Amino acid sequence: MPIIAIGGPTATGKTALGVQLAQIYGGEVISCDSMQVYRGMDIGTAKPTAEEMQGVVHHLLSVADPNEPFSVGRYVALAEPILQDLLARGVTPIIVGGTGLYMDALLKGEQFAPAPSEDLRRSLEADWDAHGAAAMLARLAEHDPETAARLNLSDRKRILRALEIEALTGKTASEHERLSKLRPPKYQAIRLTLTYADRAELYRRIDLRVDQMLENGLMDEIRRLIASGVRRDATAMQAIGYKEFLDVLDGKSTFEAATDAVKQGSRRYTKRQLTWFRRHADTCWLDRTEYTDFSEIVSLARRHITAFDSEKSVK
RNA sequence: GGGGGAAUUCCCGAGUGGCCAAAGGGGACAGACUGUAAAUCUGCUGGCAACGCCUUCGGUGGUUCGAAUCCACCUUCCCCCA
Repeated sequence: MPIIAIGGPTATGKTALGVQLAQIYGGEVISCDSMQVYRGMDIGTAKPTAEEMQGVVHHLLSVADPNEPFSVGRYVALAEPILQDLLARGVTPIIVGGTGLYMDALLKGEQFAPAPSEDLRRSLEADWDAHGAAAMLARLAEHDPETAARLNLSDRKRILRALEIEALTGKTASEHERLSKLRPPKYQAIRLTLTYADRAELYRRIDLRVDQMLENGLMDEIRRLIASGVRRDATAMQAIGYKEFLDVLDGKSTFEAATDAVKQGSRRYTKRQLTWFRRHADTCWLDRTEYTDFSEIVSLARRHITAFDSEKSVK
């Protein structure tokens, strides 16, 4: 059995498909979601419930405290041993989630440059504030003109990270990337990407889902998180559906305005997800606008998996 | 009933005679992405046989070489007085 990777934007049925395929092929799910990793963030991240999981084992849900900074690097460090274990046990790994970067990094077996060092990062940020963007970009250009040319003046995050990589490793960011791109992907997976070709329909579903989250008590969940000491600047609080309502609790926004902002943020996020998944030419698109019956989606997925499998064994 | 104000490209909103297919913002769309990724960043947004042409600034008709900008009337909306 091949590794199965299920991607796609929010609210397209990734969880349900993952569970069904797990039951069919005897698999376990490795969640691939940058926000479902946090404990206590269940409603707003649409984390699968016990009922939805139907007894299928799900890995990497609720594995981090909302106050700790999570990252791709940590995800891969956590996910790869699990993936290896499943393969060793003959269990079909089903990677399910909408965080494209995490998914690709896992399948690629990405070797990242060293993690950011707090002190270094702080001093770089101080330099940025003191000298300005242009000076920092110029500094980057001294040793790494390639990356500097690629980045935009306003791309603070990436400029600082590039400088950081150089300081940490002595190698430029572009050098690091070049080496990384030379390495072939570590795992071959069949990529299934769920979507609604009808964008309006997809957006309608997202709006609906946001309303449901609120009915299910999202506000209480957020209050509980804050009460338990989650810092508002934590990475976890960047999540759509959380940051907006924080403003409501702070009296900086109204409930209605925040709700709209969440819906809109979700739509925009969806678009970025689609852009990400479109980059892979080998992805198998499962269009829920065309196949309205979910069982059709499942059988379509099975056919793709079978085809992928036989193609692989021929090689 | 009287008086005043406003109508601009998907939305908000500048523009008050040529430099205006029309600032700016939002949204939409498209893209990037190598340890914050539900984050961050970029491009684009009237039409076309496209270094030019056509249609557009509530409607109609004027003034002018030339109007989104001036005039008249009409329509709709807002405010004030009654």
